[in-house]
Amino acid sequence: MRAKEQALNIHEVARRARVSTATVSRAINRVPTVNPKLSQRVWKVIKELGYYPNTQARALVSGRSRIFGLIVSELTNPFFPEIVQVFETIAVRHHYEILLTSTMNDPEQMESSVRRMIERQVEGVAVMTFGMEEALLEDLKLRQVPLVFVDVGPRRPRVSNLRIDYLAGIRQAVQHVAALRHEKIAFITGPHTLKSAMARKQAFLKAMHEIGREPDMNLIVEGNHTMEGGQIACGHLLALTKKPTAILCSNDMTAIGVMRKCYEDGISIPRDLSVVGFDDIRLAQFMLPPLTTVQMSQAELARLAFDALLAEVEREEPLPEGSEYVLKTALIERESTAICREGAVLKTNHPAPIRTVG
Amino acid sequence: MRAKEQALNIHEVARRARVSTATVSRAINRVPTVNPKLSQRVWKVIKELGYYPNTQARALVSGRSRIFGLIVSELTNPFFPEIVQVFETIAVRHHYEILLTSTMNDPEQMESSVRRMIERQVEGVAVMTFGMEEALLEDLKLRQVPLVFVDVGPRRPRVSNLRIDYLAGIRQAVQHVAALRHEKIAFITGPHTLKSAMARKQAFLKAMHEIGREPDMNLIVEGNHTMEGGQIACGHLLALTKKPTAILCSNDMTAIGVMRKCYEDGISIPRDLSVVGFDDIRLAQFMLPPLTTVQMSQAELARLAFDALLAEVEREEPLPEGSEYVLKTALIERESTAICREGAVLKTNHPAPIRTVG
DNA sequence: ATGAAAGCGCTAACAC
DNA sequence: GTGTTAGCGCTTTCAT
Repeated sequence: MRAKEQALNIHEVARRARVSTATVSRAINRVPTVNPKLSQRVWKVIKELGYYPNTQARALVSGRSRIFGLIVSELTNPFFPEIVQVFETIAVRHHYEILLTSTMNDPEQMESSVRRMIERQVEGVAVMTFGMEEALLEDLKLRQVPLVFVDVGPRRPRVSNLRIDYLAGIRQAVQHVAALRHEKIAFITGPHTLKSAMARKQAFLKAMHEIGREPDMNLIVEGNHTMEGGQIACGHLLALTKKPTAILCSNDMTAIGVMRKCYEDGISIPRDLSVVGFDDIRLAQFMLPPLTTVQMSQAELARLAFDALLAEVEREEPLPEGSEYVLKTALIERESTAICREGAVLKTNHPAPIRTVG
Repeated sequence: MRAKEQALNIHEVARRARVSTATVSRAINRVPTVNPKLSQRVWKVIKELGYYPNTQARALVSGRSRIFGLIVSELTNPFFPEIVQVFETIAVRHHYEILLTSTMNDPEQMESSVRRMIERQVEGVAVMTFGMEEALLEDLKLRQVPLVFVDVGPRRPRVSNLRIDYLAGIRQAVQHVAALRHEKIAFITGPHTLKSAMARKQAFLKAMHEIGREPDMNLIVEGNHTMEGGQIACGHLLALTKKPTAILCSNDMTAIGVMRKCYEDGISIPRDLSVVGFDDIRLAQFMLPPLTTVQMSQAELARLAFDALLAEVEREEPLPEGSEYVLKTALIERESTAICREGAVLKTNHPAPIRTVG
């Protein structure tokens, strides 16, 4: 089917530069032993013709595709775009391409993702779906493809894990609202099936204990990491006779749901209620008021994931236990938290955030 | 370097199924003439071994990479994630992979993008950067790679254009606020260098004329499609003695800037001021109040772009003038617009949106 | 330092 | 209907 007119391949370049294809290949790959005169001649032709080597052919012969797979659950989840962006940027810098797939948490699509990755011979896969069927990764394991997981990965050779230090940031959040004299602090969890969500809840409990507060179990309600879940959970909380004055959320979308519920009910944030999110998605800073939240740096996450993959690709002998990396979290104080008014000594002005001491 | 243990390739499958590689290939590609008995035997081995064909090799011999390039300016711009998501979903359905690159509007990165696409032998490229250096596309033109642009493309063979019908949606927006009895209607433009931004401004002017309103040039100020730009532009508008009661924005981020400025200044939306955005990014519905905006369906845009590319790939003879597709826009009424209070007969309740008649 | 040639994994003639 | 074989475009021995 392909037009025969003039194939723009290494042979054509070789012919025009009056050298062998081997020399062209060497010139392109900057093999130092090649005669500068010839190399120049080759490059001149390359420029003239606008020739670019065919990656498929290179990959086929070298056995290296220079592709990393990146599996996310859905790109429209505001948590992911920055991860993808940063991952891609770093990949390009290392002459890698990324094969991005979103699974929508659908087992069928996950399987299709893995299959496509294997077919394209990826050299490594970063799994960002926060929970994935063990079985689906059999094929990847079998092929010794380096893998990196967030939170949920097994300890195995060629598998890296990014452990997230939830406690650090959540502790800061708890201490922050406590310092603002809030007594009734609520927590809206994520889905109980999600490991990372449960880890956040545990971190909250631990942080409360640390400052000698026994968390009120009525103030811990389940959400589902969506805005709607946050709205509903917030509704439950506000219906309590012992209403909370501060609500910490398992993720930012939940917090946004809380903010919406309050908006609808005419409750002013942060005057009447303080809200803290988790993740620090881009959206958080666009909210009104800007959302105080625990940051889990998406850029840092992407960077760690890429580095883990690259290290594994370049490692000759796999480590028997794989590798572990830790990602810190930290509170970002914006304007959705303020000093508690119930029995407060001083009153706060609406939009100005109160900063904790120390 | 590759371990020699046991190559998992077509030969291995052929050996185990006691057939030739040609038969394996035919079985995989479901060539109808192949003996069902043999085919079954082949598939059995394939399943047992967990074999997947090597795409690079297939691409090399068939001359078809089954990759489409997708160039965006930056993925963290909330306009893009849904486009990418939908584009990818459709691509997968057609057994294509996408090569995603973000250029950050940096000429160097654009060049790198194009080079990488050519190296990977993409069969088509969708350019979503809203403006791209002509020169950079020379190489793609040269290779006859089908291209699709949004708004800015040339009329050339193998080049498709998605023209956006800005007027339809903006006309609705103008009529909407006019029906809400707003007299002083402002417009915050995008950067003057951006074709699409200028088209939106022209559409606004036209829509105003259509209803017999001479737009007040003092109420047309320049923004830059960012939140900060919107804040500043809004500041200028509010400093006017003849303040507007409704502000239309060239995109949603600008509108979000307007909302923030109002939040800071204690101006209530929509009670004191109506705001309309453009694009309908996901964020728009999360704002408080949810933003009334002109929708340019990102899903539809992605679908049109993919279809255009696919049509071109499958077309034997290129059309001399390329193809054109039109994407409609339409107003989505949410809660950031309400009836004008200045001299209003009836007062509106805060969160409830007012719907226009007809 | 350079060229000839083998071969990466697959498909598509072409023969049988 | 199935097998044999010649490449696809490139890298990489192995001679020279």
